[in-house]
Amino acid sequence: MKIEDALRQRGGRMTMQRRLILDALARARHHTTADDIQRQLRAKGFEIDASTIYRNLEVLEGLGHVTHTHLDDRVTRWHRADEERHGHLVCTVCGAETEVPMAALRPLARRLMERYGFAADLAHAAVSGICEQCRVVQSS
Amino acid sequence: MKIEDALRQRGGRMTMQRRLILDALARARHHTTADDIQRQLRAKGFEIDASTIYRNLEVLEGLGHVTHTHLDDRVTRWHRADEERHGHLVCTVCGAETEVPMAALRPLARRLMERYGFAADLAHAAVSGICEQCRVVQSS
DNA sequence: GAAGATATCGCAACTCCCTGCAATAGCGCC
DNA sequence: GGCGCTATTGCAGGGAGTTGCGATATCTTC
Ligand SMILES: [Mn+2]
Ligand SMILES: [Mn+2]
Ligand SMILES: [Zn+2]
Ligand SMILES: [Zn+2]
Repeated sequence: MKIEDALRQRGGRMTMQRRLILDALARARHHTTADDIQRQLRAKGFEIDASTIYRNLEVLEGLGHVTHTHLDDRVTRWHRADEERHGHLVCTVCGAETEVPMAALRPLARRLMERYGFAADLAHAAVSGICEQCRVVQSS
Repeated sequence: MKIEDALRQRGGRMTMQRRLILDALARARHHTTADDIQRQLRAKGFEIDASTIYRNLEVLEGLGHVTHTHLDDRVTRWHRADEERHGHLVCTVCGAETEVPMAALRPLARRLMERYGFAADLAHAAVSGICEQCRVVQSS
């Protein structure tokens, strides 16, 4: 078990809660939430405190096992790090979500590095805006 | 009064709370928060409910008088719309905030329009990443 | 296998923001 | 200037996420 070793090397411990959360992540859908995980575990008969879930997601993120994204102003979405990283476009009118390959965002990242020495993570927050359909409706 | 007219034309009303919030926004610093506004008004002897502040900021945003931005995962920041719109780079290590002109972000917006028909608002969420200093420290 | 050190847990309390609802106060009209 | 319609307010309650603290479980060491 790779993660278990990484944990212990940093003085961490493998608890039952941690193992359960890792299991849940393994089975979870693409963009999962802390609440999803808690409900999935509750359905299997395990009651894990919400703060434990949040704290563990943070630890797992530190270990590079998961990442998080903000698609809207509300809930945080979590992904396993082994999934392909990608950006998101979210329409503020209809809520439609489009995934975009990092390649489409790379030129901006490069520019920000050149101009500001800033290593941008353009997948962390979705790009908000208005999708094609909604724009057509508005202008008609 | 421009805003007052815009309000009433849409069937809105100019309440004391609304006027106080507009005053507070006029005096507020560059990136203000709902809590800033509430405290500023409290200091002048007016107690306005938080929900009233949030609801009014939303209305004023609908009228195009203010916009909001997310610099970190916590508090929402509000700007008067008459200020020049700009993007933000926020370092996830040290928290440093850098403003960037929209011109630097425009090429990506153009690309997203061409490829996805998506009218991106690249000022809505800050671009998170790691600033030059922090990157140097990490790699040393 | 037990003992000690401490990472982690559950709980309670807190922050920011949103929403439903009954009471209130602006506004348009006469 | 008064009346009625209804937009807006304050309040209470809720959802997501964070934090401090005392109790517990895991890991290390013997
Ligand atoms: Mn927003
Ligand atoms: Mn985040
Ligand atoms: Zn849309
Ligand atoms: Zn930094």
